[in-house]
Amino acid sequence: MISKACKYAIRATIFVASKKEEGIKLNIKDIAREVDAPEAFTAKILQVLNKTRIITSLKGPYGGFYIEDYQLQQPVINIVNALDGMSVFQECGLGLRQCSATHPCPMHDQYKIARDALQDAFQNTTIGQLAEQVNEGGSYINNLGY
Amino acid sequence: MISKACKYAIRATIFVASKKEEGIKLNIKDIAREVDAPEAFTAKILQVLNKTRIITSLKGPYGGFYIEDYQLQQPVINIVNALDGMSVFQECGLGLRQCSATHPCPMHDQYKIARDALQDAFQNTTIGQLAEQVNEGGSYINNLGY
DNA sequence: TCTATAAAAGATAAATTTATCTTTTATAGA
DNA sequence: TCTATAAAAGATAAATTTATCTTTTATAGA
Repeated sequence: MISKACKYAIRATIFVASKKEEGIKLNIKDIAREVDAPEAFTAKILQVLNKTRIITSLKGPYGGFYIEDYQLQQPVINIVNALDGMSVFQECGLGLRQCSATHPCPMHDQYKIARDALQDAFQNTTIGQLAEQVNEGGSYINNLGY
Repeated sequence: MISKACKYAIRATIFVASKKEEGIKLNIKDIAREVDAPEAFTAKILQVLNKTRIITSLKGPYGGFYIEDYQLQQPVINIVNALDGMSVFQECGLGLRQCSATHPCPMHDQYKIARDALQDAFQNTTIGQLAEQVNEGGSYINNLGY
């Protein structure tokens, strides 16, 4: 569906976003621990997230990762795009290079419904909304404490 | 979404099914060529499809792959299950090991809609229906001829 | 300016998936 | 029974994704 790296990325972004009100910057170690992801791999992913302006980073002492107001408004699909690209939302369900309404694979119509639903899910949800979910409680970004 | 192997598997199965009326057995080479998949890899996949009773094979001269009547009635999800397992239809969108309505990730509800739509697509379509699509024309299982 | 700190960048390594090649087994027909 | 044919099984290899480790760069505060 989407890569493991991308899932880590979404969880990390939600965590950073959920701490916005506290006005602090978060470091790699704390983010990796919270979202239950390998630290060095998380570092690589955070690099991408910063480069694509999903979140913002600052080097040096008192540095770390944080999220800005305009970034909270971004749809989650921007994270998917940054890590995996948009191909999941466009690819043929049977792997054909050419597959469209006019030259369809035999599953085209059925598959398109699911693929579009997936795109809608990521397109119509913002990072801020997910952070809010977490802050309101009852929704989680890890399995620690199970 | 689903693995490359699984997509090859679905295409191969549809091809074998679409030739049922001709009453012939198809060999690996012909199947691989038709669905535009690597031959040796296709052989491995066909092995799995035979072992899981998606299609049937016979060794030796005049041998090859064919599909039986009851196999045409199987939903496409059986192929997905044989190659990838059912986890795509159950996994959390953010990769949490524990994620359910009672302990949800923040995207749970939105993601579940898409995941269920995907499952429905594969569950409610039979191999026979797809073969019919191809035989009626206007729907394809390769990109040859583009 | 110097020091400490934290991310960025770069080089590898491990794991998984995709792909290939060789040997063995089953079977039809001569 | 022997031969030819086609899939099954098994051993590797290549490619991709996931993961780790080391070195470099940026920056705040002393």
